[in-house]
Amino acid sequence: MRLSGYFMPTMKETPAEAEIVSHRLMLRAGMIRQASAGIYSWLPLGFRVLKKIEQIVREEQDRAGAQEVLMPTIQSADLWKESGRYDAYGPEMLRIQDRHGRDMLYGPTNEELITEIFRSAVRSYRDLPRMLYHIQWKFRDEVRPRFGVMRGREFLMKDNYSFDLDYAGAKRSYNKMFVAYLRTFARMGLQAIPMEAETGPIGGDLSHEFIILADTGESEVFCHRDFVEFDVLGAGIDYQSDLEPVVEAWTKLYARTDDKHDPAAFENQVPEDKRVHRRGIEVGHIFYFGTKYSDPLKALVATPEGEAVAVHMGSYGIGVSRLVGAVIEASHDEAGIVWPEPVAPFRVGLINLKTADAACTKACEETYAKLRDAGVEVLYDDRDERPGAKFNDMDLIGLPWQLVIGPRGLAKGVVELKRRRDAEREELSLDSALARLTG
RNA sequence: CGGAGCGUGGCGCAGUCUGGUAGCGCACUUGGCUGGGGGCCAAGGGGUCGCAGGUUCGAAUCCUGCCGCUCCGACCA
Repeated sequence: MRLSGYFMPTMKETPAEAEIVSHRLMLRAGMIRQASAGIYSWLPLGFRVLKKIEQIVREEQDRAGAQEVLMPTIQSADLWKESGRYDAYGPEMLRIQDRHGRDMLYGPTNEELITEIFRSAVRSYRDLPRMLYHIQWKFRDEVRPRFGVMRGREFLMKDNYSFDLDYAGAKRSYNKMFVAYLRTFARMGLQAIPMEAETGPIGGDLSHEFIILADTGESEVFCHRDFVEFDVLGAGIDYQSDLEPVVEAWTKLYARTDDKHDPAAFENQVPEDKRVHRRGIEVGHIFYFGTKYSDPLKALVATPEGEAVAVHMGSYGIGVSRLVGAVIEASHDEAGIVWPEPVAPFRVGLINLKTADAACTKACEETYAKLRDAGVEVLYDDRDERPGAKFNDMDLIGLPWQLVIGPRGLAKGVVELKRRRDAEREELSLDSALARLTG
C-alpha cells in the first residue's frame, strides 16, 4: 500500500477526549474515529488489525473443533422472555421496537438464540457434542463507556457455545476452549493468565477469566509468577486427547482478580518472591453453566436410555475489538504502538527519505514491488514529506520493521533496517535487507 | 446512576470573571528555499463560538432550559 493514497489520518496532537494510552494511540494513528460515546468507526489501519485478530481467533476456534455460524445482531424479545432474562438483564440491553410495535433488542449476547437454533435441530445424544461460535457485533449500553475500544458499548466479540450430554462432556468442551484460549492469546504475542472469576449475569459455576498483564489494566490481579513463563505454543495440542492435565497445570497455581482475591490464601500458596500483584485486562471469559438456558428453553436430547434431558452448555467469549486496545496497552512505548508481528497491520514500513531524488525513488519503487511480489505486507511511505515526519509516523503506527532508503545511504550502497520493538538499526545492502524481510 | 468538568476552524487551546461583533499554535492551499527524527520565508482559505429561548442598543461572554462529550466512583466482554 502506498501511503500517499492511503486513508490514514495521523495526528501530532492527542484529542482531549482520550485518556488511556491505547485510546490515544489508536486515535493518533488514524485507526479509529469515535462515532458517539463507546461507539467507533474503524479506519483502514485499525480495521486491518481487527481483521488479523479476528482471523487468529477464528483459526484457533476451528482447530479446537468449533464450527462458525453467524447470528443476527437484532433479536426478537420473545426468546429472552422465555429464558427470563428479558426482565433480568436491565438497562444495559438496548431495547427497540420494529414498525409493528414488536419488542426487539440489539443482542448483548447470544445464549438464547443459539439454544433456540440448537433445540430446533438436535434431538439425540448421537448429535453431541457440538461447539458453535460466531464473531459478531454486540451492544451493551454501559453506564459509562471508557477506555476507547476496550470498554465500548458496541464491540466485536467471538462467542462460542458448547452442547454436551452431561457434566463430564461439558467439562471436556470447557477444557478444549481453555486450551484454545491459551493458544489464541499466545499467537497474538500476549501472555494471558486464566484466573478464577465471578460468573456475573451470564450465570454458571465453573468459570475463568483470561487476563493479560498491563499497567493500565482495569482490574487488580494477583497471581503466581510462574504463569508469566508458561509456554503453550511449544507443545502440539491434540484436542481429541484428555486435556485435563493441561488445564490442571494452568489452574493449580494461585491466580485471581481482586473480587475473588483472598490475601491469606495468596500468602499461603505463593512464596513471597513469586507473588505478582499487578493490573490486568480481561480479554476472554469462559463459563460452564449447565442447564441454565436449556431448561427454560427446553433444549432436550434423548439419552441412550431414551430419556429426554436438558443439554449441558457452556459459553466462551473473546472481546475481539477489545483485544486491539489490549495489545496496544501491553505493547507500546513513548513514540507509539509496537505491534507484535502476528497482528501488525503491515509487516514492513518502507520509507522513501527523499522522493525528489530520482535514484532514491527508483530504488524504493523497485523494493516496494519486490516485497509485494514476495507476499510481504508493506506500507510504502512515498509521500513528499520531511524525513522526520515519516520517521515519527512510522514509529507511531508501530509496524515491526522499517526499511529506510535515502540518497546518502544509497551512495554508500546501504539501506537501513530498523526493528521497531527495540529500535535496533542495521545498515546493510538492499539485497540483504530484502533477503531478510522475505526469508 | 451519584460527584466533577468541558463544548470556540480538522486537532490542541486562549478569550467568558469585567458584554462592544473572534484569536494563537499545528494542520490545509499556492509559490520559493529545503531535505537522515514532525524545517524556513511569503501570500492565502476556513469558525451560525453545541442547540433553543431570554436580558440588552449590542451576547462566545450574563440568565434559563436542553443536547453532546470526558474524568472519578458504583457496574461489566
